[in-house]
Amino acid sequence: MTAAYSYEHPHPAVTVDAVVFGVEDDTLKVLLIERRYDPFAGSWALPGGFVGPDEGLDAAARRELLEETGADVGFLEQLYTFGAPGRDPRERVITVAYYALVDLAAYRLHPATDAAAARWFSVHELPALAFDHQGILDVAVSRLRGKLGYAPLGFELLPPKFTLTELQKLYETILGRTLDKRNFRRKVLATDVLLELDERRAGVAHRAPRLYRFDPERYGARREAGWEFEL
Amino acid sequence: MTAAYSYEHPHPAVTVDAVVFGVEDDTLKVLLIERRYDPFAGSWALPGGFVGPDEGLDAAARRELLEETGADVGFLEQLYTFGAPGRDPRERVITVAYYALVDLAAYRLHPATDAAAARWFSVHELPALAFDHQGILDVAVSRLRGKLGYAPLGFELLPPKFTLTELQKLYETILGRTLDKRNFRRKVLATDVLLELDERRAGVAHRAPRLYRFDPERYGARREAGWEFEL
DNA sequence: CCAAAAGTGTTTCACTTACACCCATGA
DNA sequence: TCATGGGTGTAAGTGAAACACTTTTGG
Repeated sequence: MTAAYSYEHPHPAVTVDAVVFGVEDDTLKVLLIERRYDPFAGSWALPGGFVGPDEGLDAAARRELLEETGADVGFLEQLYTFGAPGRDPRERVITVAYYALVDLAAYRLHPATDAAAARWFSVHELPALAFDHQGILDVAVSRLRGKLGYAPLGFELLPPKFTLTELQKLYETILGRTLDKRNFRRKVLATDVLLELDERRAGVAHRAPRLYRFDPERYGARREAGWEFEL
Repeated sequence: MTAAYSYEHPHPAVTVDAVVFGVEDDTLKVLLIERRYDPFAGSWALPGGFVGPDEGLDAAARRELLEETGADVGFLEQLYTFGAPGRDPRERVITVAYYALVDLAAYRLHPATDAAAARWFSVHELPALAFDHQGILDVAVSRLRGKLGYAPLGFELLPPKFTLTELQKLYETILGRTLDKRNFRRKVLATDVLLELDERRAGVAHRAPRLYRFDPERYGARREAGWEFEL
């Protein structure tokens, strides 16, 4: 509280780490990077890095993702802050963890900076992770599952135009159980946040399915009016 | 990543701040402290302070609460981490915010250290708060409201033994709407996490109401079995 | 005996669940 | 014409919401 204020208190390092989710082949996947330097050189880890001196936390997470993986994510939300002493062997490091959702198919990965490589892994076939990153990932998965039920997150993982069957498959993949087709369609259409397009998915060896688009404006309008999304 | 590693990155200050909720006179209240030093000397603020060099984040929050207010809280949960550059005029400070629930009546406040005074305020009659603490408090209130519906938080705000009417009043206070007595009682008893005591609240000018106690063991057992609390 | 809160069931309505067949298309 | 997924309705059951009177106790 004096002029010497800043020196009276410990100043730990602060990082952001991000759990980036995508869906491919009916599997929930996470984006990991291979660490180039010690500690844990050669291990897989969540993308992340130090927060700049005049940089907001969300901005730091986005920047690190762009630098390390080339992924310019849409949905990004703070998950939890992990700060157990000793979680980093070098010094005290507190990390603000985020999770992000991307349309996996749309991303060409460009590993860079201090990441040797970036790769998608199925959440069920993960390598040993650096630091406490496995714990962070576990928290992220259960948050994603939970939030999927009451927030329109699914659309973030799909291309802008999608079929209802694709959306259903996505929910089944993340929730780990099958859903009834008719009930699912009725419910999702009842939310009235999907725009039915005059367009069908072509090139399939069966009846061409109708395409839909998520309409953020409708969603915004409805939630302003006290309405709650639920699936 | 080299020996000089720790000097290559900015090291902001890291604090914890806590929103401590209590209920009194059918009003939701928050515990604030009056700041003794600049910046914001004389202003009211959330209790909190710097994280020790070898101290976990939760532990730091508990310690600060004890030191600044004498409150030894039961329920304490991480809320969100706030780190906008400039939120503290002195230097870069990232704060990990917590929220806590206490049985207000049981606490005798002992303001200490760098807090000049500690007082309970109704969330509807708040003074101007230091830093971005009003924003933190808003997030905490909405989190509390949301979580009350699917987690047994209400009991933390009451003494160990309470009547169903007291519990209902508590829910009405926090949710800001009235509830149907019969439906509330049926629902809360159906969760089967309350122990009906062979005891009644005495000294009232009407029929003496039965006392209940929250049974954490029953709750634990049920949630292990995949059961979800809901009110 | 009066005031004040405790305590207790039933009906209605909305929503969830379970379930099976015909349709359109490309190969 | 066959294989493949697209697309559709209804009935039964479950849970939520609305609603009013009797009981107990102290003053």
